[in-house]
Amino acid sequence: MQTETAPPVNFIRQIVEEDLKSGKHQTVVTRFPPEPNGYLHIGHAKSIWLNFSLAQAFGGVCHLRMDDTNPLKEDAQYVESIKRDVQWLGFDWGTREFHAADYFQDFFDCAVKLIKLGRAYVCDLSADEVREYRGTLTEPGRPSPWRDRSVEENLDLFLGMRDGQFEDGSRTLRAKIDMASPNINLRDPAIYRIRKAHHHRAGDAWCIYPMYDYAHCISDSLEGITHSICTLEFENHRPLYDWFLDTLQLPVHPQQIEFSKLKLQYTMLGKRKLREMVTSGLVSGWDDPRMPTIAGIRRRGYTPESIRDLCEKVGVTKSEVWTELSYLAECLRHDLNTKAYRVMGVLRPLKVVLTNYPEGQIEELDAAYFPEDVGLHGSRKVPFGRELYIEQDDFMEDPPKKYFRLQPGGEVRLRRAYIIKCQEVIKDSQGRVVEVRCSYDPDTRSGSPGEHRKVKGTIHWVEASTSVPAEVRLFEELFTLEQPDNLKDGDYRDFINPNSLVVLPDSRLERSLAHSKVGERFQFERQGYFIKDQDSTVDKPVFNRIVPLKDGWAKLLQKQ
RNA sequence: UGCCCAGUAGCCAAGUGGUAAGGCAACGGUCUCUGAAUCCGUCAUUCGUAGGUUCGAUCCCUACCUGGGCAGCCA
Repeated sequence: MQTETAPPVNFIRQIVEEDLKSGKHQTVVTRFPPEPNGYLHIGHAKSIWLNFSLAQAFGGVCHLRMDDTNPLKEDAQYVESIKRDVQWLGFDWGTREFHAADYFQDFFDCAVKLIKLGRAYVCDLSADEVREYRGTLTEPGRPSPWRDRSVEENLDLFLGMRDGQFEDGSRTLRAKIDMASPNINLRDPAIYRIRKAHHHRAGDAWCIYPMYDYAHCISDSLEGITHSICTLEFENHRPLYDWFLDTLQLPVHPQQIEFSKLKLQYTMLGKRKLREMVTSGLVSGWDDPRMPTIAGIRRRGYTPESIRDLCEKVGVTKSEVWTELSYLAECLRHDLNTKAYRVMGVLRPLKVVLTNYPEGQIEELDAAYFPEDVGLHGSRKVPFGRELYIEQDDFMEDPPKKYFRLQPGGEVRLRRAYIIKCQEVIKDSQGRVVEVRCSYDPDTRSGSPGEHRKVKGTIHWVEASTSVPAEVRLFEELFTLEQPDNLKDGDYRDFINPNSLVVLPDSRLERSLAHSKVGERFQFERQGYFIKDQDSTVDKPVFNRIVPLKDGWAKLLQKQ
């Protein structure tokens, strides 16, 4: 059992703590600001977790803000999926749902102020020309020929931009900062562009739209954000963030803090590629259980608790790191161990006939849903009879050393039932084992006085006639590349794991699973954790493997 | 090549001037009617490298190396 421990320290938490202690802030207000232009993935989950749990930890609040300042890329359909995903992760923004689009008038007013201050100007350069004037990483930029227009002219032109007098791309409003700055973000960045486009929220009210750097800091300020947490790639934007707020002299000046995003080995998180994988049919959709999207991992059966646990365990730093998948798997098993009913399911069935068991007889055996150490109770009856299925892997005609499952002449315990002994092996014309004939020892039934007779191995099974035919889907990582996002040259499609999806169409599950519900999670004993998938029908349930159990035998084999 | 950031074990990660927490993985053992879980143990003479400051440096300074970010009218 794990005891509650104090939340781990991290540098952001320390900053917040100090700000509270010093009186800089009385409370904490954070925000999660997704752009509604796609589906959230596990990388976003860390940001969600960080912002919400940080606020929570100090009795503050976290806003959900749609960062929707680009009408060309965003769509209302994503707003709903984002909200659903955040909720699923277990976080609640209450009434604090905001949209940058609702601040368009504020952004505009601030821009006018900037112009009046002489800190912004309308520039007539084309996009290509702006690029030329900007200079390079090593050479300073040159001032735009329009940089020194009068305040009056700028105001007039900017109003003209707003009123739709100019074509898309013909002019921009730019901040007047420093064309020679070694930080390219400060070389008179554009703050407004002309886009005669319909906005999913603001409709056709505007034909000029603000840029991220400009809109984001003002949004934060308007909402009274105390700590504006973002990922590392915005580090070079922080001077700009501060410049806008300082220059505009806004009363609230949040502190931008950057952290490194969550990256998992063998997992692709690039938005463009994820979209490509969906549209090209490489995966079945945004919610394909192999996808790292929140929708995908939800369908895969991952629990929100385990995702939060992972975020907490890997911590918050500025070092760019690739987390091993085993870490995630461990979080999953740790969570599921205390939640999932233990049941029996045979993935790859092999028929077993008990030659000395009465034909037509079915016994109902008691089967607890949890092992003792989990501390949870409840049980069901499992039918036992003359014909059973066991796992193909649990029988070997010519086993290696230390194999203690079923083998010719050998004994094994059927979990929660009897000890059986293999008497005969039946093969087809190709020499494959198709049936095993065994005798059972009637004195050894679990729960009876004879249960204490020991044999080396215990295997799982289902009774043939009452078992439920099912499809089971096994998943592995989608890519064979440890860092698929880092692929420099070459096509990521060349590194698809051929075993990322294995469908087992003829699995057999114990009777009790016939009445399970979509979304219910179970441990199929000795195999792993599974969730009932939405593709299930009345006749044929479909189960997704969430994560396998650790396999000490496989490890042993590897060493040999 | 300019600026910014990071570099503590196989993977994460604390420590930030007084002599290297913790987790994952691995390994050994315990237990077991799940080869799971549990439980117990082992696992950095050393913190990217080289200098310097100091009685003392993972921590401060300098240089270098490695990795990442930045030249959208994307976010």
